[in-house]
Amino acid sequence: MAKKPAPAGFLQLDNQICFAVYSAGHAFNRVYKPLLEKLGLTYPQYLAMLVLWERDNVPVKDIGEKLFLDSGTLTPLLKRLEAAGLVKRTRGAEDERTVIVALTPQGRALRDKAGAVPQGILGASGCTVDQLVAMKDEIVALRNRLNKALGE
Amino acid sequence: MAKKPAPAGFLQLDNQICFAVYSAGHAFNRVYKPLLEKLGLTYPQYLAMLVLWERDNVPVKDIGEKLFLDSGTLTPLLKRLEAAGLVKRTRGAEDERTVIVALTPQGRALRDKAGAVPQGILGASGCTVDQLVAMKDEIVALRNRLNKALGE
DNA sequence: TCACGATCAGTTGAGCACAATTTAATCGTG
DNA sequence: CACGATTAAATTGTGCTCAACTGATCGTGA
Repeated sequence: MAKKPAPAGFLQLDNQICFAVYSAGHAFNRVYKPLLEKLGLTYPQYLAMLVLWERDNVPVKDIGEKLFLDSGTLTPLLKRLEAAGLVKRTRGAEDERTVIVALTPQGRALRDKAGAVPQGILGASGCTVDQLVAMKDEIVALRNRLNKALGE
Repeated sequence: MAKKPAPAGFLQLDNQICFAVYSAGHAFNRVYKPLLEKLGLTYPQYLAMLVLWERDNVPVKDIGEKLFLDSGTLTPLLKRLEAAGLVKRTRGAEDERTVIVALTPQGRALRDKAGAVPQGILGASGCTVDQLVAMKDEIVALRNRLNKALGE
């Protein structure tokens, strides 16, 4: 009604895209949980494994950049993966500040069992692959703009 | 190439809508943080306040249903809001199993200061309101399908 | 009536997330 | 070459999230 949009509506929960994203993230997590339990992984651990399945022998920092997580989150997470026998962490030879994360044979083998996971998610989403790809691209673009705004 | 889509591509991080949602949620959180610090709230606390600003004197269970959170998350969160003087928690009179959460005058007053928050998010998103509304509706629909799949 | 199952909040334990700080190694500039 | 700045990881503290469980209360049917 007024020239400037009334802030009242903006404060309504159901109008907020942030809450939509927040609650969708939790919903994904809950759908993933039973699928990942078969692999003995949590969702963030699964993400770290995805990074390693794409490229092995990665410094912690690179994993953090891919996943937007810092060492405070990754160090204990990777120690748990190491305790589970899926990865090995060793100091970098040429730069001893870094820690290189490498898959063990068991870690590499887990990839086969993980193949069924995305299929299960696809089914639960009730979407076609094309719809999901389109949404994903939009959300990634939004995320990148948010992260860019943070750096300014 | 094959008839059925190869699972290899599905296991790539950048192809996963779940990771897009997950990382966008973190990006939102990081954008919110400096805005909410002025109110002395975390993002989940802000969500609880949004619920209460819409309807006061709500049982914990109703807040949980709105936010998709359980008592294990809400009980300590609401205790912190109570310690901050923003809400009061009292056992329900007619049903003593419930705990009714009510705003204090300070909690009600905080709503005015919160008016600036959504504007800040809108700016950081780099989107028009219409674009955000469209995305929000899509994400909510996806979330609801995921939650429905969980209940089956 | 009262016994039993359902419901609501709270508690505990494990794991994730980030801010702030620490430690160690490396880099860059004088 | 030395020394301050930077970088990588780890650590600590606070808070969120869920699963599993507890305890109290409620409602209903035998």
